[in-house]
Amino acid sequence: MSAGRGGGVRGTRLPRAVRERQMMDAAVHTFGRRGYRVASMEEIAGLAGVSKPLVYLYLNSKEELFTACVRREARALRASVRDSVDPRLPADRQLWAGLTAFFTHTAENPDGWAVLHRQARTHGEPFALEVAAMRDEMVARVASLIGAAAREAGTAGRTPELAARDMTGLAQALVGAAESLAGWRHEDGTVSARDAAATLMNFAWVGLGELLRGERWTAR
Amino acid sequence: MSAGRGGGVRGTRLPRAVRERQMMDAAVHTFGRRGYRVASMEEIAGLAGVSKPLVYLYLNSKEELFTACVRREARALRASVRDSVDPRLPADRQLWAGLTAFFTHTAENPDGWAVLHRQARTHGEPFALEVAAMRDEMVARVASLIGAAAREAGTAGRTPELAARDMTGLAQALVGAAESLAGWRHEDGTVSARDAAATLMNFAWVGLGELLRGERWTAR
Amino acid sequence: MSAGRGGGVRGTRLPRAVRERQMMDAAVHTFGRRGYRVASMEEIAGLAGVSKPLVYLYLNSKEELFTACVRREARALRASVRDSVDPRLPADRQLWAGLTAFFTHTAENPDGWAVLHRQARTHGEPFALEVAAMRDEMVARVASLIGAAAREAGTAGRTPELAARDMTGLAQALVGAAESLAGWRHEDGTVSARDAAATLMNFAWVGLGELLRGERWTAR
Amino acid sequence: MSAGRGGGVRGTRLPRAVRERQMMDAAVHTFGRRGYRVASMEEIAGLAGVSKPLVYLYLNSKEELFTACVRREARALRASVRDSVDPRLPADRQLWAGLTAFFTHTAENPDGWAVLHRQARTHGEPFALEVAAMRDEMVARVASLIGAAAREAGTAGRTPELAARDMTGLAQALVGAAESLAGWRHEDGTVSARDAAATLMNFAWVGLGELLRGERWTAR
DNA sequence: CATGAATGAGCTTTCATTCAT
DNA sequence: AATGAATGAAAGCTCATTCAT
Repeated sequence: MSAGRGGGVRGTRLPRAVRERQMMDAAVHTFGRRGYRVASMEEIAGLAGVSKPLVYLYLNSKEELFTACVRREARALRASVRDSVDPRLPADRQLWAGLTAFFTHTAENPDGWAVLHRQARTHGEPFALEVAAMRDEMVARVASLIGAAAREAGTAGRTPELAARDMTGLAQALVGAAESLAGWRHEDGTVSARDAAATLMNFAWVGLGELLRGERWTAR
Repeated sequence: MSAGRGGGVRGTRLPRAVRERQMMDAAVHTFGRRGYRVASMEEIAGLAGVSKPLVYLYLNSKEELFTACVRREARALRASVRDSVDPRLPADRQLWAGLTAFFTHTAENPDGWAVLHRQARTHGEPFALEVAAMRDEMVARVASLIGAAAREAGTAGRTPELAARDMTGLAQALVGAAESLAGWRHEDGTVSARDAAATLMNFAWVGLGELLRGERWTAR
Repeated sequence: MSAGRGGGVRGTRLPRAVRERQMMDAAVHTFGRRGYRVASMEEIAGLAGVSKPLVYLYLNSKEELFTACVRREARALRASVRDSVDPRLPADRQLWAGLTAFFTHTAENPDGWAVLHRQARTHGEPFALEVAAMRDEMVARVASLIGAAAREAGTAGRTPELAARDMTGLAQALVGAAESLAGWRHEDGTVSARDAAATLMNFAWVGLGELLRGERWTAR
Repeated sequence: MSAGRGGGVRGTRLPRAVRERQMMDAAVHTFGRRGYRVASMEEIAGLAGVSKPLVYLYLNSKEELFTACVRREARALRASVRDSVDPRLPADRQLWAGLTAFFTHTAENPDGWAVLHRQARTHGEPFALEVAAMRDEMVARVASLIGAAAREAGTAGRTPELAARDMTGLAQALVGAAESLAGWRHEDGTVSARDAAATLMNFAWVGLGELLRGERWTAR
């Protein structure tokens, strides 16, 4: 009943790590498109090319499987962004690099992004907390970039201070704007990651008021 | 060969319009907190103080009930924002008014906002389209405010023009930022609607760069 | 809220007998086409132009309503057949007249015939018995016609006797043949009541005639 | 957040083919006695000694289960009749054999016969068509036997011809008579299959014989 | 390593029936 | 004479989960 050729055929014996990856891929795909509740273990197992009990053997339960998906995708997104940012650059350059990486990664992993941004946040505490932590970390990172920019500008003493809370608010706004643009890109399809990042840098860094006066943010 | 017994005691025999409102309120509450799939009709009926069949009699099906919730909440949010904006004011003042109304309304109707922002967008085409239409309308409105601001600034000839697509991108960013701040307010609890609107006006209108130089957006 | 013109308008007050007739008509129509279980009281009440409670007030329950339908239609069919038969005629002429009336009546009252022949017999004892009684009566009537024919033929002594059971069997066959032809007519649509009756008389009576003369079919 | 517990005790872990048969048997029994709408999947599952979900796993839905029953019973009845008939025999002997087989089979499979004759025809298009096809086939077969008998009798030229429609009408009558006698046997209980077949052959064939010789019944 | 067989629990939906007016 | 308001009960179907092999 088993096939002699190996490779994707149902019943073929594969090392656990490989199987687990197949399952997670299938799960991210299915959860991302259908949603946590609508996706069934049957569907996921089928897409992974294994039987349901094997999924349970390796991943224990639907809840744990989904958690594993969320963690994996969160880790991957964080890594993409972190690896793209050189902390020795000025703050605005760091932000530019991070945003570009964010838009690139979400476009290349739409299902993973859907799991994080849409599904995990919608389906109750256990998952929402996981993803909230990641988002808070990003917000904090952006807030600290804003703080760094303030120091770079050397305006600390002369200008009304930006309280920590203000910076968090600004960072929240910036992250939300990025999420929104990621969705827009997804629908539109013709906007490159750099376009999106540029739009956001102009918006955030220069401000609409300046923009209208002809001011532009540039990478140099 | 006989069937249902019928005719219990629970109901206080109210006119249909009243009952329907109670049901919709219960549904928005439940859908907003538990999610479309997890919420059960039984739960909703119980919260509304009626039996399940009455919910079906008046609202037909879970899907229709949810659609009705989405429509009602979308209409309410739109009305709040629209009514707060005086179209004779300058663009930035209009935006300020709209944002304040948005933050106020979402804070006062957290369940309705959850239905629109989280649940409806997550649970498939029929609902997502409904809410996407409302959001697109808001984005278009913001984009046209940006266009109006450009004309007000009288910079049309001298400065690089903002293409329609650019304006849409900026508007998408601004709307996403607002959504994000609404969520932040919700968690934080100590940020007033005016604080949030001010943060966003500064962020968007003045730009981080200017902000750091001490520039501020003010209502005058 | 009530209309001033009377006649079919919901809410109009009509004498009980009239209302009851409307309800029965609607019920026969609905039961005949949709079946006892599928037909809902709501549907019947709607078709009759009244509210559900009124149906209950007059006819008590679905079961009683259906029983009333069965009785009414059985009575009508019996009456049609009985009234067409002149007991002073010879047996074959009586049968001919009865069959013609049967085919005419069932074609003119397809819903009633469906209630009797299809629905009542299919949906459990209480109704099936009712209709079985009517059918048995018809079978008995046909059997007695066969007996009469035997006496008319004056063959009682000379030929192998037709036992009562044989006559019942023959009558059962004849009645079944008539039911089958009624259905065939209904589908075909181009066969007149007289055609059907003639087909059956040829089939049955020519055969019976020989039978009565002592003819028998044998396996050799 | 966890759901079903699963994995009970009832099942004796049988191969699918066996279980499927048990379910079909239970379904035919239940549908035949209680009717399509009244029979519940729970009842059928219980009678088959399994849980409801297993019935759905194997047979998909109530409708498909019923269709499968109708098909199986139709196939079985057709096979019984077909296998009993030797096409090299004269027409009357073929009819005799077929009728005997029909009466035997329906008596041995009363539930299957009820499903075909009573339930399937009563419960809407999808099923009625299935069974109508089988019945039409039987009618056509009988009609062609009548045609063969006419040729055997060599009366083609001398006597008024029997048009195709006439033969269909006669076949309809004969099949209806057989159905009726099958029901009669079922109630009476003391009539053997051969008795019933003999009654019908006498009734039909002696009549047909005369018919083929040019005899006709007339209203005068 | 991997699967076929099996089920408890729960959900949406429908319907006959009744009460208060 | 007639109806709007309301519900208990049950049915079809799905799903996460487990046991035996």
